[in-house]
Amino acid sequence: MSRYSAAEIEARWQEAWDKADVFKAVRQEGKPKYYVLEMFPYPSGRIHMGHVRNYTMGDVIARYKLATGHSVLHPMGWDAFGMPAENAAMASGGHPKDWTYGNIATMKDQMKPLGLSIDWSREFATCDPEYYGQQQALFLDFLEAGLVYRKNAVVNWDPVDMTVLANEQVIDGKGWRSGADVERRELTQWFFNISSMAEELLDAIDGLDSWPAKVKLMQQNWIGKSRGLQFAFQRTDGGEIEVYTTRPDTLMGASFVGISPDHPIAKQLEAENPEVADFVAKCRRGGTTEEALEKAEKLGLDSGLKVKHPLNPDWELPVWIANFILMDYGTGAIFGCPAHDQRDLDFCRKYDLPVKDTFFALDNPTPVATEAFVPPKTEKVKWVDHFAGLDEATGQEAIDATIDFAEAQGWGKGVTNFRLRDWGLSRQRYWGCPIPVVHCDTCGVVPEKKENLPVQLPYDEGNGKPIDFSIPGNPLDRHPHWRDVACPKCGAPAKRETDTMDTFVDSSWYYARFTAPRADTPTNMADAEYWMNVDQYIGGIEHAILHLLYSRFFARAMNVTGHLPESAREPFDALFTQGMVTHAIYQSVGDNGRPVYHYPEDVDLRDGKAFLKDGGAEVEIIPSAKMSKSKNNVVDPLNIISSFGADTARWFVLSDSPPERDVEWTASGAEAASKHLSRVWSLSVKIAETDPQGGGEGDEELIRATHKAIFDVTQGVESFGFNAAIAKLYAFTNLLSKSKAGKEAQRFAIMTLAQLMAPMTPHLSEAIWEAQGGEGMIVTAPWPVAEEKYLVEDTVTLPVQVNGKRRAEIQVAKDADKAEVEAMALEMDAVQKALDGGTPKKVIVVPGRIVNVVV
RNA sequence: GCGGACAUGGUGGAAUGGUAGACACCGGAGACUUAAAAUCUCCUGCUCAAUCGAGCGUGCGGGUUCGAGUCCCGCUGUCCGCACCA
Repeated sequence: MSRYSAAEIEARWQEAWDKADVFKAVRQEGKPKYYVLEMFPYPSGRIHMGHVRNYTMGDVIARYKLATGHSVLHPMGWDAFGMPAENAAMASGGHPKDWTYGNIATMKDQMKPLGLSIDWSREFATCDPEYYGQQQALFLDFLEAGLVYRKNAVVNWDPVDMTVLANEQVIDGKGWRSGADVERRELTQWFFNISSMAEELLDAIDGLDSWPAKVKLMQQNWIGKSRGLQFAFQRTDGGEIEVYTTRPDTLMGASFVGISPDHPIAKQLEAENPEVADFVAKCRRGGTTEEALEKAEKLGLDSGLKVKHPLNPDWELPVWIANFILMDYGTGAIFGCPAHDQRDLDFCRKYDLPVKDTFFALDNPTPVATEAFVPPKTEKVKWVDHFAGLDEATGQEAIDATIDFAEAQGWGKGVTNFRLRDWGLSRQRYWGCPIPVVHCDTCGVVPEKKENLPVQLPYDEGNGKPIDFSIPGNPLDRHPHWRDVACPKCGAPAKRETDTMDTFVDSSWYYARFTAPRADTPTNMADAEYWMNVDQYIGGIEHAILHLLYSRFFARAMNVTGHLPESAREPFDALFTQGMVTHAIYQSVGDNGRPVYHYPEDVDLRDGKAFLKDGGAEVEIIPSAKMSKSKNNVVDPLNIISSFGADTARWFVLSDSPPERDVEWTASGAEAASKHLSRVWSLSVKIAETDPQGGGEGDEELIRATHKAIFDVTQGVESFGFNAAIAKLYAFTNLLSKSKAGKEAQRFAIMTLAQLMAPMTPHLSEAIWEAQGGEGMIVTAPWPVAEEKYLVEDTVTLPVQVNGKRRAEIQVAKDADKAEVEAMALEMDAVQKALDGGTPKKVIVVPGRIVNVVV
């Protein structure tokens, strides 16, 4: 074969790998293991370029680790429960189960041609009863261990469809189907007690050395540990209101006490007072997201209640009900200090409440007007008549002093609080893992017996009657008989729980299940001991908080309940977050003034402009937009693979952009990748045909360059610098193609090149390896090692700067001493010219780096 | 609104505080060809000089340093997350 044919090569080597079963993960005691995992996909029906990029990155690591002598686990599965399946059933009939398994089959067929080094024997979907049955077993163990409990929580309620809505189904405060104003409503729901582990989850972040700093910071902020003061305001009508504040030092600036509309006192007033009832109802309009609550107009109502200031019983403060106070955080009640909190200030200005400064900047005693004075807690400020006797002190010092003061006087205590809330897992939906409990009139909430697991989802309504998914609400709830069971405890007729679990539960332990995917318990200890932890986890930055935090919680909970070893409490040793694949949008304006989006294949590109193939009208190019079906800018990986091959697609998604950043898909970029691979193949053919007798020149230089390439590419792969590694491979290929070295050196170079490219372009590399007479398959060949003696250079080129501006360069021996280098630098004509008669004040010589002459 | 990140030629991007623009795309010139495609060679930050060279230049404004794309402070813009999307 003289011309590069991706189709031929790729089919052939995929078959060879399958036959040799090279990607099967096998426990080999004594051999180092490596577990590489990419976040498993949701089976939407088609793979997209983002998947290709994600899995290719993982594949590079997996193949590299295989070549460096590891026993590698690289599995794949499907995050298969979730709303899209039910939405599809609503929109076009059919069953979520059929839709999901159909999509899985399609997507697997689409993934196979990529030639990923996956152990497919471990594949599972979270909607397999074998998987979710084990998840139910975990739930029961968590329940026994006190890690799951029930309490009330608010949900988005669509009053027209009479159904619970997900946040994404609430658009501008209205239900997506009905268009009705959404209300917040309370339901009794199941919760994981993640907050009981808040402290440990926070502390352990410090040990995550190979996680991105930004992710660690985001998790720290999310958990949100704070120390503040908790104390009670005495009500003038008797009773008290417990508040929590992180700024007790500003107590002298308090101008009101605020309570959440969901606070017990507000609820009591709501029952007694129609005005309060109206107001609270108004507050409950809109969605439940923090964003919606924060962005909503700040509303308040004077409850008519008064409280006494703890430091001065004659000083009375009004109690307001305010929509921006969250019942979930602290005690659901605060005191407002408008001078040092912008939200409180806006609120006080709106409702004409007093504003009192408690401290000023040291050099600026201007009273607060429209902007609250909120300096960092580490900045020293001047206090106005501070009760704890402070004059000049930082905010932090004042907070600590205030807590000590309150504790000494006995009216308040220092309290550590977390922003992290418990994880509500109940979902009023069909397509999820059933919660394995039974509600019995006499026994209450009773766990299902383990031998009765899995509690399976009913496929139809019995008697062949299909479930009607076009009706809003939970089909399990209205199923004619699925919920009717005997109480596992007393045997009396009882009702099954009809809520299913949040799909985050499914993805919180799949990494552990992959270590023993067919075990008849959630995990197998020996397998978990060997394969855990995940050495390298790869996925999108959008999972920085929820999925990763939930997984960290689950690993701990699984350890507590005996399903994972102590060493796996922190399940992901290293994390890498990759960017998205983007593509230009081609947009024009339609007759109705709305934008019209054109498919890339309907557009001709000329001179940086885009024209419609049909009619030739120019359309606007919007660069680098996230690929999205509705914008018609999705590039189908299958088209790329069928026209260029998998190796080209893999090579392209890794080149150009750093992996953590977005990559722009361009047709010309894909073509360039394809051309390069052809070039490498032709080069191999040329070298194979070279006469071994004919001598060459520059053998030494080529061998040096080869070792340098080994060094650079190895470093690139190890540090996730795939784009940099590929740039080095381009440079090395260019050098090799111009080399006049003898056959032996050239053969060494091309075989090494094939090995270095093998993690990215495994099929092409195998073909070259074979054509050059390599032993066995490249996939199992040991990774090349750069020899130190070829890496050191004898002389180096140093730039010479004068006052930080480059004026000349000098060639010096690698180990030349500083005085020598300094003298050489000063002798340079260009340096003398730049000095312009001035005398050097100082000469800085950084060995091997730079010379800087300061005048 | 809150939390986190990012910003470098026409484009994607490279650069342990040490020669900014590696590598690639686009574009230009040439070779090969009857011709085109493919392939190969060379040029390609901007401005002036039009060769030598000089000046400017990493979103904007300050600062630290012998030296800043890189570190610090303040802005602007874009992206991600905000607990029931996965």
